[in-house]
Amino acid sequence: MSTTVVAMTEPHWLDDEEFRAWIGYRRMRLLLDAEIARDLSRDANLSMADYDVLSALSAEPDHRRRLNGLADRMLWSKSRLSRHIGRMEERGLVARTDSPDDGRGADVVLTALGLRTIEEAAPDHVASVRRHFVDLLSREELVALGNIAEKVLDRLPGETA
Amino acid sequence: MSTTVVAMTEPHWLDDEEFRAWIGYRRMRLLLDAEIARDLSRDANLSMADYDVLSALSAEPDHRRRLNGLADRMLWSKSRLSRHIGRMEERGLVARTDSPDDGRGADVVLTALGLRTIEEAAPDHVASVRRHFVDLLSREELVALGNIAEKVLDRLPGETA
DNA sequence: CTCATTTCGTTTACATGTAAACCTTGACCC
DNA sequence: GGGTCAAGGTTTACATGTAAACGAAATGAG
Repeated sequence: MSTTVVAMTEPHWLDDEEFRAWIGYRRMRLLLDAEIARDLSRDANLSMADYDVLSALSAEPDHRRRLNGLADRMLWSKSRLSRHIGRMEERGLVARTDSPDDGRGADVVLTALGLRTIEEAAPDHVASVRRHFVDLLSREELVALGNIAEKVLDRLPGETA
Repeated sequence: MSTTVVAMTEPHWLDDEEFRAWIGYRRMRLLLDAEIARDLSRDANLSMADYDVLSALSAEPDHRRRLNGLADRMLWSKSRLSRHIGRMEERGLVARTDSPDDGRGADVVLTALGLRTIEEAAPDHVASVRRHFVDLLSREELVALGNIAEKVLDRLPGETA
């Protein structure tokens, strides 16, 4: 049933369990995020990217951070962040302010609207993540997934390692 | 270490393990696919999407399928597939042919080049998946991940359920 | 048969991502 | 200080995704 419903078949030189894990991951990646994004868009009119930016900023001491630092933290390219911040700025969610010390760069700050937005969006979003993901898994599975991600990420560039 | 490097912080009303699993999944989604895509692009000059299309077609009886059926199988929108097939057609990887029975639609077929391409690309791609993913995990973890994906996907629309 | 409805696929308008080129500005060396 | 190089952001050109409107062909009711 699950290995035969093949969204992305490989001429597989992976055995059944390996194949099932990989395809499962790929389909989850395809559908789960889409579903949660749909909820977020409906409930708060935000994209996942918007949410991630607001969330990262709201976790900063003064709701403020250099573009560069933010990009590093989020593992986004400078370019992507710059463009995205531009769009969010137009919607009044964040603002750019000249950097205190370094004349080159600017800080991004959460606006009052941005703060309100993330605060209002968070409960629904967490509920959505629970509904489609967290609450479906056992404690052991949650731990296992955390470990899996850690192992995989430790080998990848862009990580602490 | 891993839960403090926060790419997408939630004001978390998820406990630590839940949060770790969710963020781990999100970061894996962000970085793992990028890495494998990079390999695929370097080795075979294909995007993941290209590979998935070629792979799905090569698994068909006559390397051929209606656009609609292919879109359903891959869980892609008609629009996305239509545009993507157009691009692949220009590169000579696939071809459109008028449908035998239904005057509206067309079949997509793998060309000789397309077939050769996927056959040559597959070994490297599988190796890449092994290197960055499969071979890093224990047998228990692979099984767990397969189960996790199955549980999550069973609740989602667009699935067999 | 003939019109209304569905289905199939494409197209249009637009949102978003990337890589690379591009200005500033800061840092460093002499 | 003045020249060279690195760093911070933005912009350009382009690849790709989506939703919604669209046109053509099939289907079904009368």
